[in-house]
Amino acid sequence: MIDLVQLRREPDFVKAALARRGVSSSEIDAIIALDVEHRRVLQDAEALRAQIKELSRQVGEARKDRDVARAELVAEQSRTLGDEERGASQTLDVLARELRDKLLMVPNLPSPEAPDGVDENDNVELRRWWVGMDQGEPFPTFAEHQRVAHWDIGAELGILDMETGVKIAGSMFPLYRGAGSRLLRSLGSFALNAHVGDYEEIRPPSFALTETMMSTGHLPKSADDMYAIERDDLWAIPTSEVPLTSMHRGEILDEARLPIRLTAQTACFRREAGAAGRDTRGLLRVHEFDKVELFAYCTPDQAIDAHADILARAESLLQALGLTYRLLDLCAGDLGTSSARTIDLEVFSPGVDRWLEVSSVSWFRDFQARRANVRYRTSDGTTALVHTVNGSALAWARIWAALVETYHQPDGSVKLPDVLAPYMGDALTITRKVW
RNA sequence: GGAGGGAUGACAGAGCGGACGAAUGUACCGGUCUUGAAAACCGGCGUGGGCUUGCCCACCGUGGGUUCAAAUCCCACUCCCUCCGCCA
Repeated sequence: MIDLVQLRREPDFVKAALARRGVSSSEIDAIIALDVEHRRVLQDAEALRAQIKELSRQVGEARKDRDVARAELVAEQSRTLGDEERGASQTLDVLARELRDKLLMVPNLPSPEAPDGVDENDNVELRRWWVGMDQGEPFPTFAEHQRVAHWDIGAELGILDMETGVKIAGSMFPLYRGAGSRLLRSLGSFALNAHVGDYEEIRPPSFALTETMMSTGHLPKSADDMYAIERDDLWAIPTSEVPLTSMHRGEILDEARLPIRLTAQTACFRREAGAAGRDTRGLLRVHEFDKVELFAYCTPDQAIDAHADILARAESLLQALGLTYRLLDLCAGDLGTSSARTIDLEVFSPGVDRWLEVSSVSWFRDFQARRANVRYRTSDGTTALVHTVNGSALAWARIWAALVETYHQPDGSVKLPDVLAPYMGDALTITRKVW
C-alpha cells in the first residue's frame, strides 16, 4: 500500500510517479477526495463520541448522588446523541472501506532508477553472462544437438511426462519421472545448501489466508491468477514470498535483529489466467513449479545491499550450473504491483531458442510492510516500517528445461554439470532407462 | 469430531457495567547512591488515528449485540490448553 500521508503532502509527486506505470491521475484524485471526506466525517463522529462519553460520566455521577431525575435527563440527551453517532459511524465505515478498497488497488511507486517504459519490450538489458565470457570467449552459438526442445528430450529419455500430468491434473501440470524427478530434487537441495548458512531455511505452509495474500499485494488485484480453495477460505501460494512476508505480520521487530534473512523452497501455483494458450508447451509456463526463494526484512538503509546480495546469489547459482543468462532492469510499466525496482534473470534455453525468466529480484520498499504492518523499533525508540526484498534463486521448472537442452549430447543423453554430482550420484549422465 | 478451560501491554498476571488504556511484578530506559558493578531508592516505559499541538478518538483474540456508559453482560466465530475419539 502506498503511503496516504505522503499522498496528502505531495500529491503531484505521487501522481507523477504512478503515471510512469500507467495509473491515471483521476484515480488518485478520487482517493484524495475520499480521504478528505473520510476525515471530515471522522471528526464529526469522534466529537459526538467525546460528548457521549462526557454525558455518560455525568450519569454515573448523578446516580452516585442519588439524583435519579438528573441521571435520567442526561441519559436521555446521551441517547439522542447516540442515534446521531450511529449514523455518522455508519457513513464513516462505508467511507473507510471505500478508501481502503481503492488504496489496495494502487500499485507501488516505481523507484526513480527503474527505467521508463510501458511493457516488457521496454525492459533494459543490463548485461549477459555465459561460460567462458571471462576468458574473452564470444556469446555461445549452440550446437545442433542443443537445439532440441526439452519436451522432446524429456519424452525420449523418459524423464518428463507431460501427458500423464494432463491426465492427473489437466494441462500445464508437469510430471517428472526417474532422473528428471531426481534432478528437480537435486536443484532444490543444491540451492538451499548454498544459502542456508546465511539465510534461515523455512518450510512454510503452501496455502495462505486471504489476509496473508493481501499483505504481499497478490490480493485483491491478482485474484484471477491464484488458485482458491473456497470452502476453507484458503489460497494456494504463487510464491513463498507470500508466507515469508507474513511470518512477522503485525510485529514490531528489534532493529538489532535486522536484516532477517530467510530462504524457503515451496511449490508455487499459478493459474496463468491471462496467458491462456501462450507458451503452453513443456515447461515454459506451468501451473505448478518448485522455487527456492530468498527473502529479507530490513531497514531502508540495508535494502540496497540486501537486494544486491539476493541478485548475486541467484547469479552465482546460474554460473555454477553453467547456464547462459541475462539481467533485465524492469521498466516502470512492467513492474509487479508491489515492486519499486525489479531485476529479472533470464536463462537462455537453446532448444526452444528463448530467454526464460527464472528469477525476479525485487525491492518493495515499505509497500508490503505497510500492508502487513511489519515495523521495527529504531534506536531512538520510534517505530518505522521495514523494507522487504526478495528474489528467486531459483525457479526450477525452467532451469530444468534450460539444463536439459544446454547439456544435451550428440548421443542423445544429458550430461549434467559436476556441481550436481553430490545430489545426482550415478545419474549425473542421464540416459534412457526402461523401468 | 466430542467434552471442558482459556485468550488483557515485551513477558507474567489483576481487573465489582460508571475516572480502566488498564493494578502489580519482571524486563527495559534514565537518575540517585557507589572507585565501578550489583542491590536499594526515584522517575519513565503500548499502538494507531484526527485536528485548532493541546486536546480528542480508537484498540483488552475477531465480528456483531445490549446499555446513557462494555476489558467487564449476551451471541457467533477463530485460535490455544486439557481429556476422549480418529489418523500418517
